[in-house]
Amino acid sequence: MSKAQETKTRIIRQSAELFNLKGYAGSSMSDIMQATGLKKGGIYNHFASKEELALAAFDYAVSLLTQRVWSVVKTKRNAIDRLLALVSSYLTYIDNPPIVGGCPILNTAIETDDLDSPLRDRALQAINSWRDLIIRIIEKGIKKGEVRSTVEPDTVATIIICNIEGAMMMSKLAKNPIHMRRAIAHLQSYIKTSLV
Amino acid sequence: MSKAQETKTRIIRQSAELFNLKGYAGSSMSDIMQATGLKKGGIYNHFASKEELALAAFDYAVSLLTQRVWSVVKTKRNAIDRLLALVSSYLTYIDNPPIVGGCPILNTAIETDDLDSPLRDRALQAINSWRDLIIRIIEKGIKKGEVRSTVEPDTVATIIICNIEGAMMMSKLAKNPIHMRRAIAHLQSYIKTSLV
DNA sequence: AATCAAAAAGACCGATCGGTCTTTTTGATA
DNA sequence: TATCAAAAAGACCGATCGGTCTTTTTGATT
Repeated sequence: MSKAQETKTRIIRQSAELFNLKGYAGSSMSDIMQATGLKKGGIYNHFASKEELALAAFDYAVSLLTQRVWSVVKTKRNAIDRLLALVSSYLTYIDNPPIVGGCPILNTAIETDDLDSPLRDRALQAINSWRDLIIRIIEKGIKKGEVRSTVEPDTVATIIICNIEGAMMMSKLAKNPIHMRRAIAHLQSYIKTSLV
Repeated sequence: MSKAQETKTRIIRQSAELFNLKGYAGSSMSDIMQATGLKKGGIYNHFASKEELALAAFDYAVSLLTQRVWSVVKTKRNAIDRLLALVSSYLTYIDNPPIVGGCPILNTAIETDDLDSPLRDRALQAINSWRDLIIRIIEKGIKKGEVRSTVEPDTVATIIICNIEGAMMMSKLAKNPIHMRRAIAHLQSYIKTSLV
């Protein structure tokens, strides 16, 4: 990777942390200059606007989540095991997060959901990718007889995601991982008793 | 109520909507001037700073939530009925919200959870009041034999709140009340089967 | 109706906002 | 190692930020 490319990815990595901690409106270009150690010219040489940088940073942050989830899901072959692994992977999120500042999807969704912005579109896209992952796992599980055929994949996806995201908010606000642990325990029992 | 008091409460009401729609960092004093039809002097005559106004606006927004929830909970005497009523009250939240822009607790929690600010303290306080309400309902239910004595009130509170808040995020982002409906249906079955 | 404190308007403040443009520096290529 | 396009620095821009202060207007009290 060329020196310039290294600089660009470093800007993305460091501004992704900033945006995830302080939000899009809460992070100024001055903040980003300070975080990267670059001046305006150095940043705007790689990105046309703050928004373009925010989009690149969001995509990068989501890729960190995706990597972590997929790295544990792919080790399982059974649908139930896959869902349990997916859910359990968030046990480590509070104390050892893939990116500081909480879930970038949740953060971006809350900040942009009443706007009409590219950032909002990306957040929706990210949620839908997550839903699709869960839905595909369940559909395959139904075909293979591992999951009851009466289970609605779409409904299960909603329940899993909203428990994890809601627990993320509660544990971050209370500075206590107990809420995330409770939500995960709840989902584990839900998966074991409602899907088979 | 004097004319001045009416003006002050009008500022609070209108800025509460603004803050809940665009966030604290995303709402400028100019926005508030436009929303209220007042100039700077008229606003700063009632509030010392933007933050002081934001705190008053947050308290007001939370009072709207509290009123709605309590108005349905207080009509029931049985613990299970109270919890079912509480949960079901969020069915109307998406299409007929007590305040536009989603849940002010969720919005404020996400915006401030990595900061050290009075606004963050208020959000935590609001979540804890909500948890306390649920916990007290369950504790009384256990005493009266309406709820199994092995049920952990704290855990149930976490599960109810994180389902509702997570579903709020999903339904607002997808512009589809289906996620809230699914979460509520899930909680209803959870309450009926796990608590009795 | 006159009074006068309080409410609101409006001019004004320095700082910072996102962004542009010119100049200097750097690093890949010949 | 000389070259030169690209990367970064740094000065600069108008607009807007949150907030202050003086002046004008308003409305409750006498």
